[in-house]
Amino acid sequence: MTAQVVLGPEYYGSTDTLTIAKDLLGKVLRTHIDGQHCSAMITETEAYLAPEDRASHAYQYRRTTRNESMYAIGGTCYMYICYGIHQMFNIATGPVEHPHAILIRAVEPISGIDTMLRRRSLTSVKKNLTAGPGLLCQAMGLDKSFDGHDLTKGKLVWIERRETIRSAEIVQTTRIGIDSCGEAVQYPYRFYIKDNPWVSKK
DNA sequence: CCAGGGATGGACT
DNA sequence: GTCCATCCCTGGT
Repeated sequence: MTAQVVLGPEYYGSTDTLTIAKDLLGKVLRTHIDGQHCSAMITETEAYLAPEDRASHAYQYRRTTRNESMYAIGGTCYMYICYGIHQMFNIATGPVEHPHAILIRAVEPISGIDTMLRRRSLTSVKKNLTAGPGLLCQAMGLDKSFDGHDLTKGKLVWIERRETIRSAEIVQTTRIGIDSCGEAVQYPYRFYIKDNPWVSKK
């Protein structure tokens, strides 16, 4: 009997979202979409801690049909579109009505690389295959249709345990692309694996 | 109905 | 490193 590999409700159910965001580094994101299997190691994450966090779509419990998944139970996928073209993959954490979420910003390809290259219209493996929140969604086949998807079932899209990255190998710093969000700009809610090339920006 | 925002990406130097 | 094209979709009207 092996330990449960797919991260389940107990994992995402914690309200300590910063700890989850940090712990997700080194985990494996898997997608089985359109008959294609892809996997990649998570290398970069950001936490969004509403209601207090001005950078979050759920700041002060702002609630719309778009961000409804942020209020869903931990382990629910929150997808939205940025700049009209880029898909963003987030994971809700904590109990229902607790609008915390984690944005997956970059991954390192492991398997299904031919499929990723085709989806990205690339011919060789380089950083712009999956090192960026919009890029990894395109490579892994993720789009808005997965908004609300349950990541704890091991179906279509899920995350698996793997190695734990030691704290000494993790960089904690400020988030990207939230310049007009007041003092939230300086909150150290971004995590990435030190010296890993598959990071969106140093 | 439509104005405007948006948690980027890539092209170029 | 800097610059800026992109355009769907939300949400307020």
